Amino acid sequence: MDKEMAKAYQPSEFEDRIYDFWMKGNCFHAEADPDKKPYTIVMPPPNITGQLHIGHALDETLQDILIRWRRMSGYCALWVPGTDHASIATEAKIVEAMRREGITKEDLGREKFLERAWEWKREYGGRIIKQLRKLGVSCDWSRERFTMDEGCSEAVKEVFVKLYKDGKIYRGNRMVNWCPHCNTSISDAEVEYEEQQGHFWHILYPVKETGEMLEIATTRPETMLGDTAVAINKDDERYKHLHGCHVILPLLNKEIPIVCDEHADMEKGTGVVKITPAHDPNDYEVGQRCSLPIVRVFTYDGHMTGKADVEAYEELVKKGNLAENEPEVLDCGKYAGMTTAEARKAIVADLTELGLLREVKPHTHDVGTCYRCHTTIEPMVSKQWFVRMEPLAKPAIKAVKEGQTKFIPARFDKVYFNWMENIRDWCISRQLWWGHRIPAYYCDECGEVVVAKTAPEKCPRCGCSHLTQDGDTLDTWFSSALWPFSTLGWPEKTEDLKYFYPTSTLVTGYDIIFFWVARMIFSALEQTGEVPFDTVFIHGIVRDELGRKMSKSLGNGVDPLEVIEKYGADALRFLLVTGNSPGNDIRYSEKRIAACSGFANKLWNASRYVHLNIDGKDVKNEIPETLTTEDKWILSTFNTVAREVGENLEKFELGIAVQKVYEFIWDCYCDWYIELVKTRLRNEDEDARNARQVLLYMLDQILRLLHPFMPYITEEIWQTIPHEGETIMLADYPSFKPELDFPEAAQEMERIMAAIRAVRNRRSEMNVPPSRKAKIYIASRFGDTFKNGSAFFLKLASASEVEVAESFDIEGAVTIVTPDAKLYIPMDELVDKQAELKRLNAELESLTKRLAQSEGKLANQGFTAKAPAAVVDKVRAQAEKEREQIALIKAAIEALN
RNA sequence: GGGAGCUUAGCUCAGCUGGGAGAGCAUCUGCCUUACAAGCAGAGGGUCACAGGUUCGAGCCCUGUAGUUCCCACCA
Repeated sequence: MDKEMAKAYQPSEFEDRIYDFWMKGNCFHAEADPDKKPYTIVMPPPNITGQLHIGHALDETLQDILIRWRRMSGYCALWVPGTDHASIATEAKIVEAMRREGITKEDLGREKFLERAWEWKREYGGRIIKQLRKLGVSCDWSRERFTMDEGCSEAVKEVFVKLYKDGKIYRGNRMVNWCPHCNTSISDAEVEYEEQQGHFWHILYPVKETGEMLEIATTRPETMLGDTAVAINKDDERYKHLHGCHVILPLLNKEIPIVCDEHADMEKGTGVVKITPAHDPNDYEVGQRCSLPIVRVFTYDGHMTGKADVEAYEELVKKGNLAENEPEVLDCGKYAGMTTAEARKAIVADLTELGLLREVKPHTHDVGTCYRCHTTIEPMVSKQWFVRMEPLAKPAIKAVKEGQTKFIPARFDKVYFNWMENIRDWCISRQLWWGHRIPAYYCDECGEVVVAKTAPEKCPRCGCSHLTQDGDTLDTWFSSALWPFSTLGWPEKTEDLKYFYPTSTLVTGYDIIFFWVARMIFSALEQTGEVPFDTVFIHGIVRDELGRKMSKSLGNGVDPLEVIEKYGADALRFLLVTGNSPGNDIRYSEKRIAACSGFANKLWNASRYVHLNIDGKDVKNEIPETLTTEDKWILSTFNTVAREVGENLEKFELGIAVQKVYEFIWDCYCDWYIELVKTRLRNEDEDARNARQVLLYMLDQILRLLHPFMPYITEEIWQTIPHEGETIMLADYPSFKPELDFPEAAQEMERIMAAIRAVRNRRSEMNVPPSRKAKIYIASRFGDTFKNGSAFFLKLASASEVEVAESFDIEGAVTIVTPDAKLYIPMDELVDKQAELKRLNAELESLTKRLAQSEGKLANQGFTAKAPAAVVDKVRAQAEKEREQIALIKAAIEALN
């Protein structure tokens, strides 16, 4: 044989070697092949900042199983890998590293900063890729992409310019989520809400016209400096007399109007709301409706505005560069320069002193935080670029409604629809340097805006040559949204694009449906006119042993690399698919991974046993012409399993598929078939040769069936047995073969197996050790079956001798009744007559109960008339068997009496 | 305030279109049977959360209740 197998299963001994072997053989590479059907997956690109975590392991494992299965099933299977530049995360990492050196971004300047970032990317960007390989992923590394590589950048520019020309991208002052820590705007999807303990401050605003005090509740008193109105509901009887009146804003002594707006809810609080259009999304809307001025009182880095900010604003006014909705800026005077938190304290103290703070109540509420740094988000009016979502969302909703893209499990389409149907314009500009720079250029002279893929030489309006590119970059997800087609060459009409696109399956977690899946769908429809993939296969997250989310702060994360080191990648992969169904979370546990590795060990040892029997014997890996009952049984059973596994994989039921493979290998092949043929294998005759061939052939088939799930061990073993082809990963995947379907033989074998189990069961109950052999008499109408199978009773049922006949008249024996036979074991000294009677009566009782059930069904006209014929027949046969068994047991009881 | 999931053996979970409840781990019993003691052969253990309904038949479908987890939502 090719190689010796080591004595024990040691995955670390061969996993890396096998991966190298595949890489050298170029086994992962896919080229468009017109003779095959394409099957394409694009890998969700991990962040270059990332370290491999268990979530990646799950995601990649599922993809690899699908890809390997399709590849073996004759598809041209392409899996495109790559990484994401992750603008905020990466920039934050680099800034942090610089901080430790005492440098800021500004010290370095944009160009130098980007040099540093690329250097960082070169150094660390490949780390996650190396880690991915440990899992055995079979992606086409020759096509590895990066969201900021040339092609992707080209696609980004192309899309931006197109959308802009179509009016689907615009720039303007809008309310955005501002992270004062990251110093950038973020999109709605990037805001995470966290429950926080806060307060309601009830503040009194004096009414100018009447002198009365209006009580107003707020959770953010520091915003009051930016109030430009207070709102009441026009139907509120309490305040009808105040329509058209004003309040004097405390601390600033500024007169602001009382306006009527539906936002003021009569049922809530006092029914009066302060309006801060610059710093609250609702108030911004009110401000728009009531044409209120927008007054900004926070700086973009989380402080109160002061003189300098006002001057900057006045500069804009002087230049005439005021855009629509440009907020005014207030000099906050004594509060200027304070952080917002300091300002809150100071303002509350001042209000208290003035007697204008009526009361303070504790209040818990959800506060928006930045998904990266969890800093509280400040809503701010700011000039940003936006994607107009309405025209993009509509076709994206329609496509999924029509089933052009399906979610697995289907319930996730509700999540998708809910988001898409309520979507607001997408803020895509980020005040960051690491990322795709926005391809917009502004004329320094006349302010003209030019959006183009390359920098214009001169201003198309005034002809001057002083143009400056927009300093902002795009949301990372803008480029990832194009991933399924940008990686295949788009906007070029490449052969790859034609052949592999639209892709087949997208595998991802439910946590990024909004961030990524939805955006890929509308981007693809808009840019390519097609959905990007036909199925979205959603999985859950991996939790710890106690069901908690794995997190750095809890320190409960499981490092997949450590698991691989200890148990092997195959065991980890196996754990991640076993006992799991689509869309559900998985719990990691040490015990479970040990069980998975135990399975690998079992297979390893079974293979060693096969070697023991074939090595040096020139055994062919093919099915012999003459087959025994047990050969036919194992072949036929495998045939059925192969068909079912294929069906399950087709339906993305990976957990069910792997369960069936496991059961077949362990229970059918190892525990039964190998044991059944052991006796034959001792010989050197024709029959023994045949057994060896089936043993080998089945091992080959088992390895193939298991390969997508456990690629390393299957390849390692496969290489040691006679085989055709270079690698198992390119061998044919087992499927149903009509010529290997032997239902009768399989049934015969099942009869024998049932009888053997029954004997073992009885002996075990009676505590008879296997070493103590005894003669077995078998009475059955399937006499031939049992005669042929009598050797199995010698080997597996501790029989010293087997006699088969239609019936026996034996006294004082242990009696065993199975659906197809009555067995006697004369072990006089062991037979406790009373115990035996007790057992038989118990059995009789349970059988009688079952028979009553069966007969009840058959007596029910509704059942016989309405149930499918096959079901009725089955019950009828059951009843028949039960009657037979009852008769046999009754006879046995009689014999004992 | 909406929406979704979950509730099945002591534990962790499967259970595909309705047709006699399963696995792994744990527990107990017996085995060193020449591939594997990381094993083999057996056993015990379940009112499928609860209450109704549809059906000849419900763990599975419908309605409601309870507990639990998650997602979405601008509520001062």
